[in-house]
Amino acid sequence: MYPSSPTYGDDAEPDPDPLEPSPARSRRARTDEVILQATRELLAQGGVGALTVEGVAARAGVAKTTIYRRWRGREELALAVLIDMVERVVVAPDLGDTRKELVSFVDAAVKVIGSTLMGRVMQGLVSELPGDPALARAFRERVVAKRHAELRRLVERGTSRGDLRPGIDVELANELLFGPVYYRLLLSGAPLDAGLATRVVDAVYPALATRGPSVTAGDDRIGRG
Amino acid sequence: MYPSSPTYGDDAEPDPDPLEPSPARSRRARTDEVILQATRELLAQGGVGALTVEGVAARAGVAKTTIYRRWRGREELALAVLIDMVERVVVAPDLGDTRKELVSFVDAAVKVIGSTLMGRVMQGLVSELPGDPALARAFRERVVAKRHAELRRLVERGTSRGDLRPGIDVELANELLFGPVYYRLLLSGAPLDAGLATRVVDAVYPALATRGPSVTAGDDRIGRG
DNA sequence: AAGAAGCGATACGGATCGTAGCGAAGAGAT
DNA sequence: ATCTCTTCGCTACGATCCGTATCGCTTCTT
Repeated sequence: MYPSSPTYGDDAEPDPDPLEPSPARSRRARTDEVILQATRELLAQGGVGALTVEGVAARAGVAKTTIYRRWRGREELALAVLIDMVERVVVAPDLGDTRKELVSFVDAAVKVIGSTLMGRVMQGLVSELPGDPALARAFRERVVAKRHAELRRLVERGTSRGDLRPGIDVELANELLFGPVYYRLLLSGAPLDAGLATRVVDAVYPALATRGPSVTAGDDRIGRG
Repeated sequence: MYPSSPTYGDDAEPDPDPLEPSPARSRRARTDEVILQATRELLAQGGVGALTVEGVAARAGVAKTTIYRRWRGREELALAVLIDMVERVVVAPDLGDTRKELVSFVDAAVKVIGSTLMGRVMQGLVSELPGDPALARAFRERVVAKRHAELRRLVERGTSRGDLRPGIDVELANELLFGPVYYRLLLSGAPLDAGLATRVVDAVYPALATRGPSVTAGDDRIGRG
């Protein structure tokens, strides 16, 4: 249902060494990986809602206490998987053209959110944030802020190119670009289809760009077809 | 923490008749209200996460079974409160100016989401949607679609005024306008401050409007200050 | 007054939670 | 090979909440 994607490994160990018997990866690191893998599998089946510490323990062949020695509960466990995924996501490459970079950036997010565990896990964690400040802090610093920082780099590149006007509020730009994506994921349930990124960027770009023909004269507005 | 707002009543019975002894409101309707009121109070304290059917029953002075005879669980109970709030929200009035209407429309949402139970309840329900199709359907038809329909009216008004170009994709416009708001509520945790609506509308408006001076020549772009 | 509907109370079995205590097994050092 | 420290498995709890079944009383309706 959530097929593994090229951007990160959903299966066993993506490291180059397939099975270095024992001492290379310490004992602790090995059980870590077994637990996280079981967590991924259960998350793929039923999302965060169906995730239980006892279920993970059973699936991983591990004692429940072993899990509680590492994480505070199922939310942190899911977050650990999410962070692991986020850190494997590739950065936005320099394409020479700022608009193309923006589309590519948003589109990558649309794809990863709509077709991997990431979307499902985020969906399941959102409700836990207000009641768990530590979880919320970790989630925001290690997941949300990641994309924000990446966008900042992209914007600075576009500004130095002369494509984007200086002094852009990156936070607002981030919300404008990704708000619609998460709106679909979390609220409306509308499909995260292929054209979404282009349409969002087309709509927002005039507010970011220095004035130019592609903005004021073009037809990149919100319409059908 | 979540003060009652003018747009809907957080307290007992907002109906004109304060206390018509018994037969006016049927027995069933009365216990309904007692339960919903207890639900509101508990939601205000700890959100959906801290809401339990047993807690509501105790607070309402009602048997647990009585609640299960009406709703399927705590999620539906919270949704009932949410729907009740949504239906009391006033519609977007005709202000003569489309941009002003948009700002007013988004700003009303920002206020209600940031300072009433509505935001907190939505935050708590989001994670339950993927695992409960019936709940998701009700949530989308009776909460999400509500704003969408209202925006449609607003857009049609603006189009017939000549402010907005014809053929606007209302769904995308809705996502562009409210995506950033929910992004703050659900993900980033950034404050839902007063200027947000204006800045979002200013950024998106060029994509909606017929070409004109306020779009191509103005300074309504994304910047600081 | 009589039937119907609504409600309270109690009692369950079940799933998870999160913690405690103890003994066994792995891993590195001498 | 033995010793020592870390890590882990196992079992056993008390606790909360779930959702359901049953039964008898109270309140409406006619």
